[in-house]
Amino acid sequence: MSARPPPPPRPHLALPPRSAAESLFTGAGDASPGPLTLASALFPSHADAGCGGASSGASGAASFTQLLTGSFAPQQQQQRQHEAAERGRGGGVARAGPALSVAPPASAASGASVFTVPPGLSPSGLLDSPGLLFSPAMGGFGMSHQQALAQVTAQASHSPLRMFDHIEQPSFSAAAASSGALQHMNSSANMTGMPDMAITTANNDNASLQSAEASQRYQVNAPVDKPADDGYNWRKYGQKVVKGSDCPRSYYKCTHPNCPVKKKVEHAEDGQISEIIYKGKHNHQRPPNKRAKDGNSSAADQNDQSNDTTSGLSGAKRDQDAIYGMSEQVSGLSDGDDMDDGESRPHEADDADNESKRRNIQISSQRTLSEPKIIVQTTSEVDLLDDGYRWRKYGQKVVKGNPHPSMLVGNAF
DNA sequence: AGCCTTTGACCAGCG
DNA sequence: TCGCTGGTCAAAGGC
Repeated sequence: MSARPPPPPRPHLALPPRSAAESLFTGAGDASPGPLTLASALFPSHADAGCGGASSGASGAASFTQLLTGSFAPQQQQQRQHEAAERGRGGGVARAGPALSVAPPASAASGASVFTVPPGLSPSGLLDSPGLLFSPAMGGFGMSHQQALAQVTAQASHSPLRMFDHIEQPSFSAAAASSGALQHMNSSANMTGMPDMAITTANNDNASLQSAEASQRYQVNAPVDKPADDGYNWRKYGQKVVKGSDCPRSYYKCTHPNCPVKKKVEHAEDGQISEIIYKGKHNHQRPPNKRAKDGNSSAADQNDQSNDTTSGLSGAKRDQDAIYGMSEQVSGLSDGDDMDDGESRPHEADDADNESKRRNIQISSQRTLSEPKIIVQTTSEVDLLDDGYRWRKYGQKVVKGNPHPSMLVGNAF
């Protein structure tokens, strides 16, 4: 488990065409990319990873924090830490690592919350990272988005490989981390004054809830083939190899009675979770004792208890809280912004029908930037990622064909 | 004993 | 209409 072959060299961040990246920043009044969104582009997925490493993974994964810190040269890192410290003190704004980047055009355009986190990265870690991309100064105060993007890009290019050299942060589940990062992102967005952010919709619980499902994608890198512990209980009910992907996609249902939430977990070739798609909304609370059982991150529980707001929190605690609250906001983002997918369309009652399309679109766009990711499809600002629920696997299937491991990802371009 | 995973088969949507 | 693909079901087995 610890010795997973080093991932192949990752390509430097290639900023998406203007429509993707720049449009986000320059767009007048349009949704601004969240920290994670930005980060996603900076963490290109390693398509080449092999499925065989399914259970190994951890070594290749790195916590967001680690990645972020590692992505800088020592001097740079130090300086950035210092800068971040100064910037961050005041606002407690969400902090993103250097890896932040712009979501793919489709995602951005649709407003769906797509967050790409490199394998093993912990969003929370990202937030904590000294290299914080979205410090107030950068995100909305002293630095323009374009500048921030440029900086991030530059940073990423400095040490693309190092970002992946770290071990995954054990305390947080990938999903949880993702969600946390997302929430944090939203927080920062608010604080930075980004207009028209999904946050707005996130706050609108009722509207979002009633709207069709929103799809949320998170790129997370989990070292194990099972989805990260998001606090919920899941049952695997199927597995299939989807076309274009070497590794099977696993289908999970929330084990809670009558809970409609499902999630799909795709693995990278190296066995790490490359993509997690949450669908639906939990109609119940997270199992309280889930954490105790796992002995794993208390973040979920803590967040659960205090996820009402992240604003009043500080430090790591706040990050953790952000993790769980984030999913909700993320949902909101999706709902509000994910117009293209029809989530917010009044006419599209049957979001189910559109799910496949939506999914395809999102996935395509995601893969262009990076591989590992978590996708959440939810009806609203649910805390899907927040999972404290249980999921049980009740099926698995291998779909015909995908013979070629090496290809998949990233080649959407 | 209960829960979960695995696995093959079935069904529905789409081109 | 057919084939392909994704998603789900349900039996069997394991923990």
